[in-house]
Amino acid sequence: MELEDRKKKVLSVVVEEFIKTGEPVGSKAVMDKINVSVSSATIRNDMALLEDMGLLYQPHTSAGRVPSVEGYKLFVSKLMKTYELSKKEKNQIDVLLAKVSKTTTAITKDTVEIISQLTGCTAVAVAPASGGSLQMFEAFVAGKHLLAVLAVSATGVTKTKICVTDIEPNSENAMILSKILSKTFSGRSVTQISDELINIAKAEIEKSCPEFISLMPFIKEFINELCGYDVYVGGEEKLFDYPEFSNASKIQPFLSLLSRHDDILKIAQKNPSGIEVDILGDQGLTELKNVSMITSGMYMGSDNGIMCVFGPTRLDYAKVLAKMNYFTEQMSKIISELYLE
Amino acid sequence: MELEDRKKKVLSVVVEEFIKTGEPVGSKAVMDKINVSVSSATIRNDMALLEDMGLLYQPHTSAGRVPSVEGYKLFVSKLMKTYELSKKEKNQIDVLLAKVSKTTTAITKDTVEIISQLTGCTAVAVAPASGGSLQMFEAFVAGKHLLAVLAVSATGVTKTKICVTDIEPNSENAMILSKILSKTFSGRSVTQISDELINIAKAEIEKSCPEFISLMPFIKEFINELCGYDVYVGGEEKLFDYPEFSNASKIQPFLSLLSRHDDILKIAQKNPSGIEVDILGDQGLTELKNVSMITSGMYMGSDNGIMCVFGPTRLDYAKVLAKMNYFTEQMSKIISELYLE
DNA sequence: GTTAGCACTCCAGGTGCAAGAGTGCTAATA
DNA sequence: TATTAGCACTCTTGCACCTGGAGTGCTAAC
Repeated sequence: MELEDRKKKVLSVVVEEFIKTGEPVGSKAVMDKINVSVSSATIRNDMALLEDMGLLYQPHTSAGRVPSVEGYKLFVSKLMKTYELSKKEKNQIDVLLAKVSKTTTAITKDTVEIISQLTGCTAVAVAPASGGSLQMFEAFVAGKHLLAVLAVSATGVTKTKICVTDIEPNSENAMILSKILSKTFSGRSVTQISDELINIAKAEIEKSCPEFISLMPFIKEFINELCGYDVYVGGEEKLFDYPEFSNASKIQPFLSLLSRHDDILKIAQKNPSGIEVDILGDQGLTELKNVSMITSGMYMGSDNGIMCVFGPTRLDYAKVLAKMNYFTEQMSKIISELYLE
Repeated sequence: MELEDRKKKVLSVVVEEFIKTGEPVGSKAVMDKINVSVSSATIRNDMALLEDMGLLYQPHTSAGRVPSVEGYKLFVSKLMKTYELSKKEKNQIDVLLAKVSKTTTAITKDTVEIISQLTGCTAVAVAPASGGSLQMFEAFVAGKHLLAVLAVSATGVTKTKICVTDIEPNSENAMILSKILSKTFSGRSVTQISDELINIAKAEIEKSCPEFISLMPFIKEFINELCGYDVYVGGEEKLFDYPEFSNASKIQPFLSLLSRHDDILKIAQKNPSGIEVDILGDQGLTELKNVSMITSGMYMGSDNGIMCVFGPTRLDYAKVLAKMNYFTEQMSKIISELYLE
């Protein structure tokens, strides 16, 4: 019991020191930091045991210990003390929050920048393409053979799609189409949109402006896009600051992953709600080798968004968690006040 | 005369070889590649002279020669043979072009990705925020104290702004505002929008819906945004492939510059039309050390966009120029066909 | 169970050396 | 006069080797 306790402390010290320095931690260093008066030999015994348990490992025989992925996981889930943000830190976040633009698209863009700045990590936000209910549909002539379709959601997000067609649309039949789309979809939230509704719209088009029936694939795709998610990335270059990523070849796969939004979406959506830590280490995707991920749900209009940051496994989890927590809480408040219906 | 000619050839060979290999080029290598039968000693004499002229330099005493910035400039402007794209290469570009989305915003986004993929460089596109004339203005209630203003341009680009206001807007006065904005600005291209027009709108608002007069700053800002430029960046990670940037600390300033869109805008707009090569080397911004830039104007609706790529000074200029040229030509054709009025 | 002591291992950094690449210079040549 | 062959010289690169230091594991004693 007593022993168990000391071992936990040893593990904690190793993780904390390694997070700080990035260098393997030796038994003497642990002895200096730990608030139990034992000799370095005892610590060595403990560390050997922790290594047997798979929580630590040695990069080479005569080096100190480094936390393994399992070690980090145990530390984060059981041992870590929660970090309390200071007044100053909270204030810093508040100041940054005050500067955020008020359009939803811009909010998300600004938000990833801020989060990445705050945490020193690469940040990714996944936001529903249209927050809240759809407010307005419009179709208008955008060229000789082009018809533009436009939707605006309650949170002010606009989406446009240009449809290429053989016929030459004019403002009259464009208006008819606008009315059909508005009638069918306005006031609905994206979760309420079904194939059935799309078929109703199709029937209406067939009846009132059959010349546009060839546009159905575009319209379907457009509706799908409205129901989908947008991905925003910020602070791509942040991981450079960590020596473990100083080598360009080590960071390139990660950067290229960031540009593949489909894949990012899948990764972010694995833990859609609450705040959660994923220490990927050498598990999971090779692009995320030595990378940890912290995801946090965030209120964004009716549907929820996901905020997530990517940092090195050697991340100051407590601090980043505290900041993410405070930030997403405040942000959710701001958004809900803005879009209160 | 004869001599001059050979020296030019020597310089060309050094540049071409260095572009290929990235290693300093020795006199023997030049002798093998040059189609003049002289000994390596002669080449050495020539290279020493070219070094005196500041066109080449030696990284260290017993190394081959590397082109200087001046050397590159002379090569690109006078010596370089224009590269003719093969059928296959043209075909590759055509295939990629066929996949481009048709919304203007998406066109630009897709375009930077394609250009960066084609050239192996980081690509930046600067596009007018609203192509062609403004087609439609709408104001609608987006929250208790929020009014959203929306504009759509002839090329289908939509811009939204959310205005925060003390009063509670309702759909009636929103509609009045919509009408005023439409009446004043619709059908105009952004170049025709002046302070005078804005004042006309202001007077109308004062008359018909004075409760919105406090929104004038938002509206002004919105109009300014419509008249501005958007910046898109793609292939940020491409420069990693070049060993001269393999060190993370060398590439970080460049990556951080890429995220500062205001600065990028200024840099890209220096050569707004035609196609041009800028070899920056160690001149100019430190963020662009050892970077070359190729800019090319591109037709984008009524106003012109700028396409530009950033590569290492050691860039296959002829090939990249050829590809940029062909690409922007084809792209301009596509856009002008799409948005023919 | 804990500790002091010691032999052992491994890395990082420095030194010395040889091979190789490339140069500049000089003297001979066409 | 321009070109060339030849040679001494310089500098880098890679390799082997050594040394000091950090940190360990083990053993025997407390």
